[in-house]
Amino acid sequence: MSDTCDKADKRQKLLEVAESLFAKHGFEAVSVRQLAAEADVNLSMVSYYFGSKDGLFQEMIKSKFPQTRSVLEDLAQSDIHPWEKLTITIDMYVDKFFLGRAFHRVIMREMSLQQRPEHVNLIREHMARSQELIRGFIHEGQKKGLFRYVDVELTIATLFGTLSSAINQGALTCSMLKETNLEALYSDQNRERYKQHLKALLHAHLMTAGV
Amino acid sequence: MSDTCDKADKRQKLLEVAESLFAKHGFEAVSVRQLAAEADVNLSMVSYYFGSKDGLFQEMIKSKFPQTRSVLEDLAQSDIHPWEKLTITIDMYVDKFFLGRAFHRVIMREMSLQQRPEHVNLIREHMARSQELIRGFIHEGQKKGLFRYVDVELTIATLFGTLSSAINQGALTCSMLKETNLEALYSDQNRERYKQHLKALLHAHLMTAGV
DNA sequence: ATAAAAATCAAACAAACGTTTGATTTTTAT
DNA sequence: ATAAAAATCAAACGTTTGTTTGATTTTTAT
Repeated sequence: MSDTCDKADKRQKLLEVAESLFAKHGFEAVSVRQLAAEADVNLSMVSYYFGSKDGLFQEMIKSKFPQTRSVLEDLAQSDIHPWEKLTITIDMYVDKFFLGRAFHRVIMREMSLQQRPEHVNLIREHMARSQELIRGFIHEGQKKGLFRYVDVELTIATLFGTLSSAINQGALTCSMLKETNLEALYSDQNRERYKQHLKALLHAHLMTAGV
Repeated sequence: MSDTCDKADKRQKLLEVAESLFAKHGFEAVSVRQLAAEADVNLSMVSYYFGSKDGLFQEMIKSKFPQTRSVLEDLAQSDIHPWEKLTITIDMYVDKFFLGRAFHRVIMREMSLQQRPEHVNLIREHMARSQELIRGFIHEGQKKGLFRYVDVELTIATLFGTLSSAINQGALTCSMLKETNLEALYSDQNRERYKQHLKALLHAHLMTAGV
């Protein structure tokens, strides 16, 4: 007849709380006491489970890092039009960033701070491999004469930069889109708006005139 | 025959050190003792000059906030082609972000954290007014039939998002551009590359076929 | 049922934090 | 020259930090 915890999912609770609090306030600003209180566990359990506050953070990153690469790998081996591969990729990443914005705020801040090289490398390698696949889509389109010979790397940087800013500079994006509520920025409606914009943008940029 | 300080420019030194250290490690991670040591002043001078660590931060923001709006206002009243207004704007902002990347890292992180609403509002209002002027450039081009009727707000979000990511997710951008050294990412060469990419991207996106 | 193992907890730890104090030196003004 | 004001400093302040300890409860396995 316990309150909430069935068994050893206090560990899981800590990971969830960590994602939420780190996203909201940043790693340094969240104390172990806050984490323990929010997860309704004893202070010392953080060290007991994860070794340290830093260990908890790393575990959270690893456990939450989404498995999107398999989708991209399937796309890479598919026979569909390269442009369709890109539209599917765009749809996927808009959803991924918007719906998992708490997590993405955390990992983007880790990248920005560059304080913990292990985290930076972990995140970088993971994202770099995904971006390599996207690069393949564009190169394929270029070889087939379907895409223009644009700056592929910076085109991908623009895709991720647009999404990253929507998540990290929410207050600024909010005022630009004339949204009063900050969370309204991430509504289904705006998610569709971002998808449409990114497709229109990359379509104009990539597609050769003839097609 | 003093070492470095002529008089009361220890205050200025503190502001410079603050920008550098806050950009490198984040506000919370930098201690007053670090700041004082790096600026070669006594620990207590931070409170003496700025009231508190937070006061130093705010002063740094206010003193460093660049004056780019006047350039945009001049452009707005000029008679040149709307597309030229945009190319000038792009050149200006690429330089602004790349050369002043330490400062931009700090303010973008403040936006991302949303912990200190005063800072968020100060930064948001400043940037929003600049972006309003850019909106005007695009609207002008649209009214004159020179630009397509794209999603103006998200187009601007893409411009700033691309630059913001180059500054904040440097490690990721670095590995994508195959740059070994992180600071080499911000070379003159790559600055030109970003300018070219953004112009090509927005040109394809905005310009009507006929021109 | 019982003993070993794992999990949980309150309490205390040393270290680092931002800030304040009060004495001392330097500058300014008469 | 001298007294008031400003600037500087070492030292200590009270908190809060992440982590550890050692006792206690709960679980597991025999």
